[in-house]
Amino acid sequence: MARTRGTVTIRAVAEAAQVSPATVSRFLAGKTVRPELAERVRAVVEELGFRPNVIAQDLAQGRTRTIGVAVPDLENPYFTGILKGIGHEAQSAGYHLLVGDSGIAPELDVWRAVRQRCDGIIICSPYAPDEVLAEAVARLTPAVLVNRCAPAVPAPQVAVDSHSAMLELTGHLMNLGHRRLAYLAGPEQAWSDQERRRALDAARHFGAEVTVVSAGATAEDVVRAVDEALAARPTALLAFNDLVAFAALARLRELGIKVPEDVSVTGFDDIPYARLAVPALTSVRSPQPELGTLAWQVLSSLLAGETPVGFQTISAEVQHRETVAPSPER
Amino acid sequence: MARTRGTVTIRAVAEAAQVSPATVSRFLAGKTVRPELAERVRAVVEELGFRPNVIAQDLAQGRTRTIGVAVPDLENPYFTGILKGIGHEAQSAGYHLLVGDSGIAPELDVWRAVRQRCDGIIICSPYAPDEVLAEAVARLTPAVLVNRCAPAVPAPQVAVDSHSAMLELTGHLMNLGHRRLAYLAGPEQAWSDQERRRALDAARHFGAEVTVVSAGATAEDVVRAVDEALAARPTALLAFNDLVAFAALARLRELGIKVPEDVSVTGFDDIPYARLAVPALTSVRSPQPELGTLAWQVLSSLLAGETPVGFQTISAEVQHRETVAPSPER
DNA sequence: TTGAAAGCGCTAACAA
DNA sequence: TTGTTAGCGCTTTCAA
Repeated sequence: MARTRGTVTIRAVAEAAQVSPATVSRFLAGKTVRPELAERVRAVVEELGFRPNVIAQDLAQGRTRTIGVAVPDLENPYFTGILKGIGHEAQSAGYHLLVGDSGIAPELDVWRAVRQRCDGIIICSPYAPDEVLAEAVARLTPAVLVNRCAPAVPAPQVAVDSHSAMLELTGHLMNLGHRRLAYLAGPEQAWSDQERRRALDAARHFGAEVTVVSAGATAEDVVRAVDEALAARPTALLAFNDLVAFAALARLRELGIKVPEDVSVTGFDDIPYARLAVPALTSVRSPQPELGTLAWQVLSSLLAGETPVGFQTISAEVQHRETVAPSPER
Repeated sequence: MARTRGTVTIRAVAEAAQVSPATVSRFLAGKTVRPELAERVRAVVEELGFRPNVIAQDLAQGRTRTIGVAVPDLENPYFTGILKGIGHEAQSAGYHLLVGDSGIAPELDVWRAVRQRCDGIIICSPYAPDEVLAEAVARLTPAVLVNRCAPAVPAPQVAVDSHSAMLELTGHLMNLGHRRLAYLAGPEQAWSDQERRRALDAARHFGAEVTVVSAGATAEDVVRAVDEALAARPTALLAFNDLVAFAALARLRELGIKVPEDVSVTGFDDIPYARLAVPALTSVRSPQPELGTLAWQVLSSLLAGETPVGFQTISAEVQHRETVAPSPER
């Protein structure tokens, strides 16, 4: 059955040091071992270059010290920002990161596969319907959800408060005299999009006239969306995220519409290029690493057998830059 | 010893189906089992909701179906692009991705820790000295190196051919009449930077006057580097990568220097924003996902016991855009 | 403090 | 084709 010939096992160490495997195990675990024995073991471990087989440890201990993270797209800086935050915390705590890209295989399969090899999972799934999520998550515990708010799902959730940020953004625009706003919307299923819409609904109560246009997924979709939005003669364009905003800016330039003189534009997420662009894009800083950190903390407390708060948000800050100016109609 | 009470094991299934555990194992592995038994097992598996414990499988089979990837920074789109490529291939092949961010803990510790829990590792380490790498990698096999060319390191290596791309770029500039070039250099230890410098050396043979200035790591460093480079009155600025290029563009704008009329600028990597920027940045498409794919293929053949080619490159293409124009001195 | 022994849950050689 | 048996390499109870 020797699949791993030549491997130095704990038994080999025990024999060479003339102690029992249990003693070696204890020594390695930092438990009290008589100094002479400890020294013998230490010497043999070094001489033989022994490295414990962590898979065997995992099996024996019923835990893996690994946590899984499922993201929809590894190439999207938004999710890798979250990953960074999780990774930082997890690695400091001696945990490893098993990553699944659910853009590749069916989301549920990815979740299950990832979850099998770790102690808990953090799920970023902006689009899966609540019911699907609820049923899946039940078999995945301990699990933490990122950027969702679905009370029906039996798992703690952490999210960025995009609603407040959007309120602040629209409030600011209205103070600058903007009355006709157009929203280049993201995917309807996304909770984060719903939150932004809610904020726009609020703005309506304060006299804003809001046009909502779906921005779709591709640059061409955005072009179409911008053209459609312009029909309502808005003085400000609010984009679902920075990428949509940039595509919109490109279209406005083509049309000879000046930003911010003729129309103001805002993004969301504050990706790195936002402040490098010309004009620099007014956006909302969405602190992905902090979100990841929070997600880890919640999962961590779950692993410790505690019962963390069911839903937590972190706030996002508006970054005022050059694409917003007073309304030309003021 | 029951650390996992209530778990449905293969033995429980075997008893309920009145067969041996081996039969259940075979059934699950898709080996031939008499139809009646197979059906009984299938039914029980479903009824009990049995899920094999993959950790136990890993131990018994001496493999994990997981590969490790170590990157210097999970938030850097360059590396996550590679990660995407690896993840895509690996997941399709039924492998999982264990990710280590070596920016967090000592690089060697991260490598070791990651390698312990998987069948092989892909290492992205632009800065570690060859000797360090060589020694470390020896204990990490099977391992594959990304974007390095270090013949002394006992592991296959894959890289983007930035040398050829840089040759093409400088050749193009010279054809446009540029003679005084300035290179805003990246980290000297990085092989990719050395490759770019080699190309510039070649350009010298063809009559180029090349100033090399270290661009450092921060935006302020770049400002200083640009100012220093301008002292040589270059007509073209070649940046180590797009981020440096954007920072340089910002500085040139501040100084009232027009791009591309007064000076041409090029980037490297072709990050998404490069083509959205105004003016759109001439850059070099560095296909990270393809690089990741190649890295996986090499590791995969290593896992299969084959001996892959020691060093492979993929080519990068110059993307001609708006920041390059004929030299004003032509 | 130490060692013997019994697991952790699964796979695979072997014999039937 | 099937069951028996012996691992995979480590941890942990238990008794000494």
